[in-house]
Amino acid sequence: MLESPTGEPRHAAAPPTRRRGRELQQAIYQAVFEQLREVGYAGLTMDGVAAAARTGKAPLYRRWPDKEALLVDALRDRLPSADDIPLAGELRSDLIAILRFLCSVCTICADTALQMVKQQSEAVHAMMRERISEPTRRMILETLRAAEERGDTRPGSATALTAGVGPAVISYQNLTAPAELTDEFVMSVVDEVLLPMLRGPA
Amino acid sequence: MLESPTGEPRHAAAPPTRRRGRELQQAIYQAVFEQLREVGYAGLTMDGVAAAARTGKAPLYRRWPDKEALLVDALRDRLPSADDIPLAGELRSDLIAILRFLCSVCTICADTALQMVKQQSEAVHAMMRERISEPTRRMILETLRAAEERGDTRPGSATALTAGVGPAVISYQNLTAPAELTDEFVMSVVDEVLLPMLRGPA
DNA sequence: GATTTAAGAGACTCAATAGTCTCCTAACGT
DNA sequence: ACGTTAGGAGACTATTGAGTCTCTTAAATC
Repeated sequence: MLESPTGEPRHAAAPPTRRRGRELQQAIYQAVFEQLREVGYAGLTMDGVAAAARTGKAPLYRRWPDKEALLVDALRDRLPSADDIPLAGELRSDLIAILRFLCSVCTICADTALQMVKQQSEAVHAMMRERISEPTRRMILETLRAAEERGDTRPGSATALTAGVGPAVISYQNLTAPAELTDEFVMSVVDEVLLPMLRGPA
Repeated sequence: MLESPTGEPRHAAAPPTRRRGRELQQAIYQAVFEQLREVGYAGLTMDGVAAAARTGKAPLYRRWPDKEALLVDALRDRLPSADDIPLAGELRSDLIAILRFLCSVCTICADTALQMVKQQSEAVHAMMRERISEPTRRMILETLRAAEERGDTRPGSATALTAGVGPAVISYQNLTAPAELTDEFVMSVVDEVLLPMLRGPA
């Protein structure tokens, strides 16, 4: 080594700071997403994550038993919660709120080449189902039922099938053209697809 | 070796038949799908395919430059063609026909843990888009336009957005509950989602 | 300050697998 | 029948990456 007349044996670049606990954990999560974005799920390696987080593999394996567990925790940490969706009890605005939430989830996923993950890993998929899919489905169905009772929509319009249409269109858009997953898109889904469907002739 | 007093040096099981050309190619394609079903895309190996096809790796690499190329060809060989969809020029029955086609594609995919593939491999994804997604989207949009001109549906109902709803619902179902991707499901999508949407109030 | 905990770095082992190559011979064409 | 082509089997190489382990030392605790 050429530099550092002081007593630093290795690489001079790293400042002599050493992260611990929660701070390190967050850096690791961030590194996971960085890697996912750069090399995709197929290319995700523990060495890569460790390097991106500027740490070693030991701290990774001290926290998580394997790659999949790390991934699930990283995702869980970053995803928004369906509980935070602000519902007003009014059909149109509630539909918009729920679909917006799904968009934000999709955006995080698209950001990080993450659809792959959902398919690849059963553990990740289960977590997504529990935290995202099921709660939103339930909420939408309740919204539709309330609207139907109020007479806002045609009788018989609130079904599991119609409740799934919004999420279906959003996730399909996410798969085929993630760039156009905008708020205007959400609006037109509600106004041109969902409301006509719910009010149109049976 | 204990058996075969005749001059068979190795394994006695294989009959002395040796496939060639097209016959062998089909056996290989079948082996690919067998493997996909058994071990999934992540677990797909050339050795595995060769073994399942009861052949060696040389014939594989003589035909395809790498794993991805083999996969794309196997898929292309098995997928139905959008050109074969029988259209009658009538809204409801045409929608049903197109969605049925998508279902058959989805079923083949679900059969073989193949959604993964679409995500994983850009080449496969491009092929699916060209052969499946684009043609069906185009056909649906034309069907909707014709119906609108005929006055079968409300003015302004035939858009890229509404044309995407059917495929969206089908592929979403395929992702979340592939077992329920039945013909009854197709019917209810058309009757409870698409027709109300196309005829309901703007 | 002394003690304890765990971070940073990376060497190491072990298994899997892509792709190449070789050998032998069955099937096909003439 | 003979010669040519390509199939079946599998050895071999080289790479990659998961998970383990060790060593040193920074940070937290008391």
